[in-house]
Amino acid sequence: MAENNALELNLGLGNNFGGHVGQSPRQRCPAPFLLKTYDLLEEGEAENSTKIVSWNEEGTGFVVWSPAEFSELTLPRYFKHNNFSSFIRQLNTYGFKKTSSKRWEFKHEKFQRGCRHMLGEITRKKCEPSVFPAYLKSSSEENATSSTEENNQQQQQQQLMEENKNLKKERLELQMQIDECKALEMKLMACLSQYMETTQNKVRRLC
Amino acid sequence: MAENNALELNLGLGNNFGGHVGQSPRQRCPAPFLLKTYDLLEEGEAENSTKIVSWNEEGTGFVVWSPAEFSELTLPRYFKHNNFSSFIRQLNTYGFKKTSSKRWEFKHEKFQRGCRHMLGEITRKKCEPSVFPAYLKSSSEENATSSTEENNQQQQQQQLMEENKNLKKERLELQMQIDECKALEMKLMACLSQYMETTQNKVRRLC
DNA sequence: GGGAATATTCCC
DNA sequence: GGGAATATTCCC
Repeated sequence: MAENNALELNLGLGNNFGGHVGQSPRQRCPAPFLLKTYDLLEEGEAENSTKIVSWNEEGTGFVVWSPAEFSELTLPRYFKHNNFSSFIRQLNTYGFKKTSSKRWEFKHEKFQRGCRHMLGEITRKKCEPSVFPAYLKSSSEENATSSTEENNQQQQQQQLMEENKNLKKERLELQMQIDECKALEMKLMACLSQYMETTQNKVRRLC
Repeated sequence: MAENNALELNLGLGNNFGGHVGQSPRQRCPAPFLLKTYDLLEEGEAENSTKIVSWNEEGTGFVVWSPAEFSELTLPRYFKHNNFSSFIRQLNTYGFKKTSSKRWEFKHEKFQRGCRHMLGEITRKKCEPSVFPAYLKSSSEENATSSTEENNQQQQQQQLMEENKNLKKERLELQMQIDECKALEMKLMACLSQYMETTQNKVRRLC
């Protein structure tokens, strides 16, 4: 019975409001990823044991000193995974840059020690909604032309480009497969001819 | 000697491809979500303790008997969360229907007991890429309109279609080449193995 | 690095 | 139920 209620509550919670309604929906509360990454650095500050991850000296970026421990110990406490590469994928999504070839240091202009309030200004890089070259995009205001058809056509074009891309990928794969086949063929041939020779010799010798 | 050859052959074969190349790239391996959900039901079958989740009597759908336990115990072993509502969100994404108001029963035509092989036919509902009704798509031929841009775009589109057609033709040719290669490979193999046998016999006889 | 598919969350 | 944002994975 209690379990039943708990269930209802869980499902029911979906109906409340976030409270952001009246505000500009953009750039208000920082993305969870940013908050977690920031917090995880704060937590590190408190410790004085071996550093796994920390702000850099100037507080203008952070360094993952031990990626292995970071992945295994830190990540799963903040995220739903323990993959360093997924973490980096997120950093890239939010526009962080790797700033050293010697260590795992990442920076973002708006991600600095002591500046939790700036996190809200960091936004995801948007995935370009279309692939059309710029010159097709710029001159789209004097369109008295029915934009629906144009959109339609753009859509078609997008599809074509997609298919095209896939076909090229397929072609590459097929070509590679052929190369493999050819290589194998050569080996087989060599093998066969070698066999024939050996046999001849053996037979000759035995005769 | 024979072993050596066998080894070489094996090495050559080791580099082969996934094999899906020539096939339609869609609808092959089932989405992880579907596999996990299916497996989680199989696992349930084995037990004869209190049922948390199971196939329905006919095997045409499944029932979550205890959502609370399911969320707390089952979900986190298969997914990165323990929210019943996230699970249901996924079910909806893949087109499952809740089929009873009295219990948490879900069905999908292609999701049935003993039919793991059908899972590949279940696809995500696509988020409609555009909002245009179908009737807008058909009427795109009587465009005498001559905005240079439109022409430009149409030209591009034409080129794309052309390239597309050629790529498909190429694909077919490549596929045929591969088939030939494969056939030859088989022949060579057969030839080689026959040779090996014959040799053995000859040598034996001569000894 | 980043595109794109899938998963998870949040909200309507 | 489902749209849409964010997260995670997979792949180039």
